[in-house]
Amino acid sequence: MDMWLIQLNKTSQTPLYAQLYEEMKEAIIRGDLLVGTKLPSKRKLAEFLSISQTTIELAYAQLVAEGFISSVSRRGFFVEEVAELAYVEQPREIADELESVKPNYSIDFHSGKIDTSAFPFNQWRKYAKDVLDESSRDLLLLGHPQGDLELRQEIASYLYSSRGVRCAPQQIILGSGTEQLMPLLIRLLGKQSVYAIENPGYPLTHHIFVNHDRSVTPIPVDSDGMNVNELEKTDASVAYVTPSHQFPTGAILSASRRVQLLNWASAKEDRYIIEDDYDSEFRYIGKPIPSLQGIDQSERVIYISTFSKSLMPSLRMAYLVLPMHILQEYRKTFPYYSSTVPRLDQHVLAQFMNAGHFSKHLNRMRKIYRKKLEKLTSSLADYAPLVQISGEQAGMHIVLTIDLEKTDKELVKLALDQGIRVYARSEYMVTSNDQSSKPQILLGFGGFLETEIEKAVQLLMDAWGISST
Amino acid sequence: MDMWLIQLNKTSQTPLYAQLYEEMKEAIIRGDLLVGTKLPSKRKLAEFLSISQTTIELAYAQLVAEGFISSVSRRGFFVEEVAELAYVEQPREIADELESVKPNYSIDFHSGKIDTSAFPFNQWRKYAKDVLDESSRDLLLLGHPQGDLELRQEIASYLYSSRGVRCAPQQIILGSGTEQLMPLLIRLLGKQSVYAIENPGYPLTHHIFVNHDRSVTPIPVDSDGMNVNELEKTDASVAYVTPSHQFPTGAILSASRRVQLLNWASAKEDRYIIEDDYDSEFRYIGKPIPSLQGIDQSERVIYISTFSKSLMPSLRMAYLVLPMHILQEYRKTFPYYSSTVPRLDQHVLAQFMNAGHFSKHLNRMRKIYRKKLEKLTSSLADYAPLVQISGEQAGMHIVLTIDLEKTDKELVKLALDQGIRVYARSEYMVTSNDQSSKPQILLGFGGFLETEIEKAVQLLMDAWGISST
DNA sequence: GGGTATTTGTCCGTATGTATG
DNA sequence: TCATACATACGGACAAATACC
Repeated sequence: MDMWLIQLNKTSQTPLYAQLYEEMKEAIIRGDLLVGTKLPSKRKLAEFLSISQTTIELAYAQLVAEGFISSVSRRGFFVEEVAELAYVEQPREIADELESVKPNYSIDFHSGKIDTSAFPFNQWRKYAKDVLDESSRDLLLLGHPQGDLELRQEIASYLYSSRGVRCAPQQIILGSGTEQLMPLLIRLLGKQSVYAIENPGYPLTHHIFVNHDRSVTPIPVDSDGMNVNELEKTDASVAYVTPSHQFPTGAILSASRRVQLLNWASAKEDRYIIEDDYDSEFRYIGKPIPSLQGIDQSERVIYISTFSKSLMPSLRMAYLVLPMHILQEYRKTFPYYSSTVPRLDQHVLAQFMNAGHFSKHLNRMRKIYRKKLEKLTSSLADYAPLVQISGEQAGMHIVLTIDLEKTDKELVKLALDQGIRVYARSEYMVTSNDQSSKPQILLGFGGFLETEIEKAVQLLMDAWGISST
Repeated sequence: MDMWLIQLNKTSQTPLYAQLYEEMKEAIIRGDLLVGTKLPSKRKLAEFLSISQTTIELAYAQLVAEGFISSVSRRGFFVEEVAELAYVEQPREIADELESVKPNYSIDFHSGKIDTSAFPFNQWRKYAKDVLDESSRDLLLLGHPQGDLELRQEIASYLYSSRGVRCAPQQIILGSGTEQLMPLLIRLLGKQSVYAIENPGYPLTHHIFVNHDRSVTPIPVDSDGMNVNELEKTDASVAYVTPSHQFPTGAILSASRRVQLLNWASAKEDRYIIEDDYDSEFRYIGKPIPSLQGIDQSERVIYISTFSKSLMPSLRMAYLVLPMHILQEYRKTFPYYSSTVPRLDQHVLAQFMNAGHFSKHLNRMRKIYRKKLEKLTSSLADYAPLVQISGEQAGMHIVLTIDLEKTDKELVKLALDQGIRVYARSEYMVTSNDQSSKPQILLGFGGFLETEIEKAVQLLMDAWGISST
């Protein structure tokens, strides 16, 4: 037991569990704790250190989340193999050509990665078990085609208080991801619609428009978001925008642009705005900006969002909020449709939200991501003014503008040669000619541990030959 | 805590706390904030709105003074009952028109109803809990875009042994229902494809073709299934068929027709067959007929099926089996797509199948449905020869041919007057002129208890004025 | 059921701008 | 011009209550 002698400072600023976590992590990395070693039980260690079990639990949970130890149900906690900066890759299938492609990088700045370590798995499990235990066999049958009312009510209430979206539960249509909902919307808006999309923009939605044989008009994006003046020059009837954190530039649609855009929409009968609020949950500085839907008076904004970033991507839940007149059209157009979301999952989420865990989780995650963001920006600050940061107000990625005589694709290549995957702004351009004079690179930070960020930035700058100032 | 999106104007004349106070008062009066709702804590709101706690304090104090909210020490602020009735605008939860429609019948012969009483809920629960307990956080992230390999392997193995479908797990694409998969397939097959559909046929798929602006050619159906001679006369390139139990006639595609259909498909490069095996699991008499996919040599059959009938409709799981060359096309066409089925559910089903519960359940259900079917046919036998039965070899509905001088729609009406919902064959016709000389009625039996069937048949015959012989 | 970390309302010290005399 | 009072806004200390398993 003597090897578990860990010095804790009860008067220190840093919480006890954090001290404990740091100590154990160091011990594992140093090699003092060998792979496979069983850690002392929560009760034993708590008694030994004269602290609470909960504190140990917190420390262990953090270690589990970061892969240093693993938990075996009803047996104990065991030390795992660790290699610094080694990212946990999902176990891939062998036979499948799709997955046999092994990435030739060990550090990935992809913007879609999220942090699952703090997901309240236990709570989720609890509600999942409750639903399974208490639910009747009626839940096996089909529910409401737009999703069960219980969940739609929770979403409506959340949207109002958190995003300023004003809607009745009846206006919400639940679906299994943007991939499933956007096609419905596209069919609803008719084949004559011409879609204005942000350039650069989100490739998945662009792909969906094109794949549905719809006309697409790219509109340039600047630091205030989509250039509405340019939009007004086109014959587009539907504008697809990401106002709260434009993808990929990170721009936030300015107040005047918002008004201008809404005016554009209400000027003609068949004009609509699709507001994709994909990562609006995470805004770090400044006043919250309400959704377009909330300030729209003319019922022209169709709101779409998802739980992929805020809860988990694998849950496959997203939703549309339709204006009333479009809702009626929807019901006429898709009379045979059933909801594509499993009802058991709907009920788990509804209960989870009802108990307030969703808001809590968002608050927790906002803090975590803010810390990561701060780490990232402070790490990058050493390399100014060659490297400038933008798009850091919200979301889970930032944009670097790099003052080098290289294209962004060349920079991606240079990084990749050192095993670092970053993403070029030009990859998201619809038209090939990118006006931006300086190369821009996207850095997603959601998937990193806070402790890994500084090192990763260093390696990236080394790869580009930029030294700190 | 929820985030309360309130627009504050820092440059305005009116003080911040007054703006805040007004906003919240309005929200309470409108009913946006329900009685008992907990307001965000001062710190949270202050942080979120980037203003001081004191400002919030002032606003809250004002609201407390005027009775809109109450303060509970160290717990929070809560919305109070607003007494003034004059404020009440409109009830927020207007009864949903879709949900408020109450059926004006007490007996329903709908063919989509299934028997949930024998569903092995306990087993399912067990595996669901196991997955929740044992699964790692990796399950929160996206899995394979076609569905996790584990489940696709189980499906492939089931399809081979029970349906004669030959496929590798790689060829399977998991989706959340036919509604989600068919559109993918339609887009994959291109806009120039002309779809031959059964007439009468399944309205949902027909609807999906039309909704995607695809050309549709109805092909008549007789007691041997789709008339392939008629198909050959058309310029259709894709034939959508339900060979194992044609919907709605219940016909089983004959052996010679199967060969003829496969020959039709292989005669030209761009021809395909979509085999919808929606209720193939339940076949009651005669040898099981293998799927078209299994006897196809030229890779022209696209197989689609679902777990809606065999497990539960609310699970939302269906799958496509693509020929290899189409699979490659699929991966090229939809490079950005993710699976729309929640991974936790995928793993539950995979374990459920792996342990053999799925086959067991099918065997059990087959027995149960067979008994119901026997009860139904024996009850109806008393009314022969006025009432003839067909389509009773498989599936969960039969077809009655009634020797009365009435249309089937008139018969539906007569039944409805007595509180019995039955379905007319003509409702499923694509073209309005129904050739069938005698009226035909569909009777689904899945949703009935065995004991209820005789009485229901009696009531139905009474409604039609048919007496037993 | 216990006990610790965290959240929460309450209270207080302070700073700034404005109006008043 | 200066002193005083008030309104508004910011930040922190404290102790009670809650969340968490």
